[in-house]
This record gives sequence, structure tokens and C-alpha cells, in this order.
Amino acid sequence: MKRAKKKAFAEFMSQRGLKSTKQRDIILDSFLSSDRHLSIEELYLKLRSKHPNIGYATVYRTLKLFAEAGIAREMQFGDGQTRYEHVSEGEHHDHLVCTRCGHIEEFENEAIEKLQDEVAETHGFLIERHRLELYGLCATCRK
Amino acid sequence: MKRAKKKAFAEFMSQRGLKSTKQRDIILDSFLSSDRHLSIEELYLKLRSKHPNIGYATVYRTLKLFAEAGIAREMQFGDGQTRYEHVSEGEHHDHLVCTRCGHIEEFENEAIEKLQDEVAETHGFLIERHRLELYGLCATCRK
DNA sequence: GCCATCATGAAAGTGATATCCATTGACATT
DNA sequence: AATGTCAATGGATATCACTTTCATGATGGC
Ligand SMILES: [Mn+2]
Ligand SMILES: [Mn+2]
Ligand SMILES: [Zn+2]
Ligand SMILES: [Zn+2]
Repeated sequence: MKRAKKKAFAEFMSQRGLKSTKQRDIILDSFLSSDRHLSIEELYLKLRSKHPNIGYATVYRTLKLFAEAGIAREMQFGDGQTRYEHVSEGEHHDHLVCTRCGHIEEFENEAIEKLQDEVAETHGFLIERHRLELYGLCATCRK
Repeated sequence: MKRAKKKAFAEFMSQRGLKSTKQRDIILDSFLSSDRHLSIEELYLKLRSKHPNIGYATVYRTLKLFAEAGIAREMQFGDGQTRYEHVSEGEHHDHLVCTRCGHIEEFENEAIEKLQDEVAETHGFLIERHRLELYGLCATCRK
């Protein structure tokens, strides 16, 4: 699946006439092999030790590119920072967010999705996307 | 219900040893008689014509106070501004947000809430709160 | 290799929110 | 009504997370 995303990104880049660079390769590698919900700064700091020559602006722009290419998605969990998560073709999930340690867990629930569609229909809305987040204490922090 | 919230706020204020001021009265009145999902700036601009002596910082701090007092809640709908909505005792609702005109509609759905509890239990989470937002086109904008 | 473009990164800009501080106001006590 | 104390106010400033600018460097089609 890392392979698939690298390929998808390469395709997107050539379609748009954009160039392949060392920085973009490094950032993509690092993003794909990291936590699923990463802020710009977290990724930048992670990179800095091995690649002190990569600037914050490049990480910022490259993550935006990933989102445009459809291999990442911007998310807001209310901690003041935009987070980027991995996107897999045709997959959808929602989130459980620990308010103490920041841990983020993912879940899928078809029944909820179906009920959402019904709500939208009742109100005459045409749904494009949704966000469902459950905030509380994770199993570890409850103890 | 305006009465109830004013009373609740007055009680909160005296409990905390905070003072009653003209500005706070005006801001509370204006908040209670306005749209249910208002940004700081919107409320500030609404006030300015009648009360040009009320500063932005006071509106900002007073809305925070409302949230602490439990008569308002901070919300983020992704338009870059924090919005404050009215909170009624024991009431909960989620939102349909129109991505074209910004219209916000509210809904309640017990079945979804119940399923959320089940999801949380499965993952060992202790839920404190949640947010569910359905983004898309409202009935008017679909046409 | 040439060169039109695109990419990079340090620095500056932006916009919403948050805080500072000198002054004013509320209110309990004379 | 005057005083004293401490909270409240609002204009100005600071902060924070992006976002853009611009001079310089790299890419890749020819
Ligand atoms: Mn996720
Ligand atoms: Mn609402
Ligand atoms: Zn936790
Ligand atoms: Zn609409």
C-alpha cells in the first residue's frame, strides 16, 4: 500500500507537470511510514534530525500536495493544529480522540453511516462528506 | 428560556465573584436574541452600530465567559472562525452544514447516539462529548 | 549543456485569537 | 456621598499556525 500511494502520487505529479525532487521523496517516505494523524510541525521535526536542510515551508507545501493528490486528508481535532491522515482508496472511517493523551483511534460503523443518510434526506440535504468524532478517555487513560 | 439563561449566567457570575457590567448585559442580550451559531466578529459588528463603545476584546472575553457559565458552546465548522451556539440545559444536537451558503441546521438522532456509545464501549473509551457534522448542500442550494 | 520552469527555504505577511496595561467602573464599607 | 479595593474595559500589542514572497537552486525536455 506504500507502493500504491507512491505510484498514485507519481502519476498525479506527472499529470500536473510537476517535478520530482529529493525533498518530496523524503517527505513522502516519512509520511507513509509514520503515525496516521500527523501535524505539519510533527513531520517537520521528525525529518529535521536526518534532513536538517528541509524547510518547514517545503513540508507544508508537500503535505498540501499529498492532499490534492488524494493520498492524504486534512483533519482538525480541535488542538489548534491541522493534521494529515493517510487516505486509502474507497476507505472511510471516523475517530475516537483521547482528550488526555491525544491518542487517536479509528472506527467504521455502517449503521451510523446509514442513519446519517436518513437524517440528510429528512432535511433535504445532499451530503458531500461528514465528520464524526468521539472525544473522551482512551482505554489506557481511564485507568 | 432567555430568562433562564440570564438567571443562570447571573448565578455563575456571583458564584465566581465577578461583576455585573453594562457591557456584559448588552452582549448577553444581543447573543440571546441572535442566530444560533455566531462568530465573535459577527456579534461584535452587530453590536457596534448601537454600542460603538464596546471593544472587540470585551466581546471575546464575554463569549468565553458564557461558555464557562454553560450557556454557550464553542464550535468549529471549518470556516476559520470559532462560533458560539446557545446551550440549553440537558439538550443536545448535531449539525448539517451547507458548504455553499453556510446555512446550519440542527438535528437530533437517538439511534445514532446509542450506536456511538456502543462504538466507544467496543474500544474501551469513556466518551465525554462528540461532534457529528454532515456537510453538503442544503435544500435551497441543491436546486 | 542549455534553458524555461518549477522547487526550495529563509524571511516576511496574514488573520484569528489571546494577552497586556493604563484607565475606568462596580460595589462593599465607611 | 466619599473611599478603597479589585475586577472590567478597550486600544494596543503579542502569539500562533499557517501562507506567501522572493532570490537562489534544481529538474528535465531539447
Ligand atoms: Mn484517521
Ligand atoms: Mn447548533
Ligand atoms: Zn489517552
Ligand atoms: Zn445552502
